[in-house]
Amino acid sequence: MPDSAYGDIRKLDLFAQMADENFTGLMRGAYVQNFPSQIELITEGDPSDFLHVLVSGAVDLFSTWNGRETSMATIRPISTFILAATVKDAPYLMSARTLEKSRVALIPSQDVRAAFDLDGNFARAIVTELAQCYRSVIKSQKDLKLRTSLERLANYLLRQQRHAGGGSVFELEFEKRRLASVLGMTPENLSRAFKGLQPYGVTVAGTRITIEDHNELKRFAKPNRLIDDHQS
Amino acid sequence: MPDSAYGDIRKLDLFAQMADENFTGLMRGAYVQNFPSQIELITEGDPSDFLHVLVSGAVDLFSTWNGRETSMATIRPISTFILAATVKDAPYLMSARTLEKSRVALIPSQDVRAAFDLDGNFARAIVTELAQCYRSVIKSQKDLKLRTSLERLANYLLRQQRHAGGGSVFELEFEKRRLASVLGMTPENLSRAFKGLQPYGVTVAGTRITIEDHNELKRFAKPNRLIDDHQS
DNA sequence: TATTACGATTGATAAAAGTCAATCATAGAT
DNA sequence: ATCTATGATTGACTTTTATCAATCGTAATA
Repeated sequence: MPDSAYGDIRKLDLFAQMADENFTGLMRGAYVQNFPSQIELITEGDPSDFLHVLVSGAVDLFSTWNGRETSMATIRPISTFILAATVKDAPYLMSARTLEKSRVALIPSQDVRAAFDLDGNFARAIVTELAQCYRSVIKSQKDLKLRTSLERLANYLLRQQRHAGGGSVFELEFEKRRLASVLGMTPENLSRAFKGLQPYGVTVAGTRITIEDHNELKRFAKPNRLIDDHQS
Repeated sequence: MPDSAYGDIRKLDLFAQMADENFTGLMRGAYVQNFPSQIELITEGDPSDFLHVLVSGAVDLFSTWNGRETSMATIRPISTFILAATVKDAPYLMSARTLEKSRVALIPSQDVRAAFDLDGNFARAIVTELAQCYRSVIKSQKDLKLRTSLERLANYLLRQQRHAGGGSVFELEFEKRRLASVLGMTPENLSRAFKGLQPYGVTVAGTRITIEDHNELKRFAKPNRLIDDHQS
């Protein structure tokens, strides 16, 4: 594995507190690979042979059933994905595909499980990471079950605005069809939902969003830290 | 804490591999309490002061937003709940209420975090538990995003049938209004959904369900282990 | 036994969301 | 600069789901 990726990975919360020898041991069996855009890295149902670490690029986690497909989450560097399947030695529940040219480190799952039995700090870091993941999905579940698609979009825009620095003009982080899928609606409905937010001062030009009056949108969206706060 | 509950809790996967002294230390600050039905044990947003262990009875985890409420999961003995909030020392994302007379052990969260720093086996058990919880929510998320309410009900009935032993006649495990909420629909729609499954051999009398032809229903429901298998 | 309260069901209607087909806009490719 | 492929948008329509109001059924209570 190249030194650059090695250092970046070492800095991840997940690995930062590991004993040197355990981290080195873990990395010994790992390798880094470059993938073009739109490559399926993981297929749901497959055994979880590797823990994946996205070093650069972007990855979409999605699932399918009965000919339908839905986007579950987007992974941005530097972070791991499919950790739960790895530690449980169970099949992947989601598929993963690159959204752009990406660099991924692959760590054999059995090495991860071995390190986790060996290194208490690593085990503790995994706990924190998994608890974080769990809480994220719960928030997303609440978003889906408690809000209409218009409300979900409104809150997404507020989150994204904050994430982009808080200015009244910002860019969507991914293409609309995938945003629609993430938000649990069709692309057609997303288009209509954007129109539905015009009365609250939202205007759209391609991927550029303008929120005229933040407070006006907020009054409609009613953001809630127990759903929308992507920290805690 | 009474010996009976102590022993039952000790047997939980979460605590089974802990060093004796750590478990004893953890239980020193814990206490068991009896609650009548319909008591709110936890309110979302509150700091996570205690890890809860349901010793007997049943507990509903639910969330609210903007005057709406949805049931997220049902806890049956013996298991813990709100583990993620405890280990992250973050506010509860869900509220909890007893569905019947229940016995709950309360373990101070700071003791849990201390034990988790001290005891590698405990940390590892928490990992397994959290990974399990995470995967459950992901499955539920897929169920919600990929299926119509009729399909969700059909698959729920197949799961419940299996859970009840596989016979063609079985009982629903909770009242219909709560089942509706768990499945992400209104009680009115649940009624209609049951009717919609009649052509596939499903009949309902109160809480008693009859599935005439398991395979017929299965052909419609298309159950999938990556969504419906509540083990792995 | 009659009463009452509450959940379940039904019907009518409205709102939300999905589908299908056509068109538009735009970024790359030629 | 033009062509082309793909995603976005729009309109018409259907399906799904929610809402509201009324009624039914049943189990607990008086």
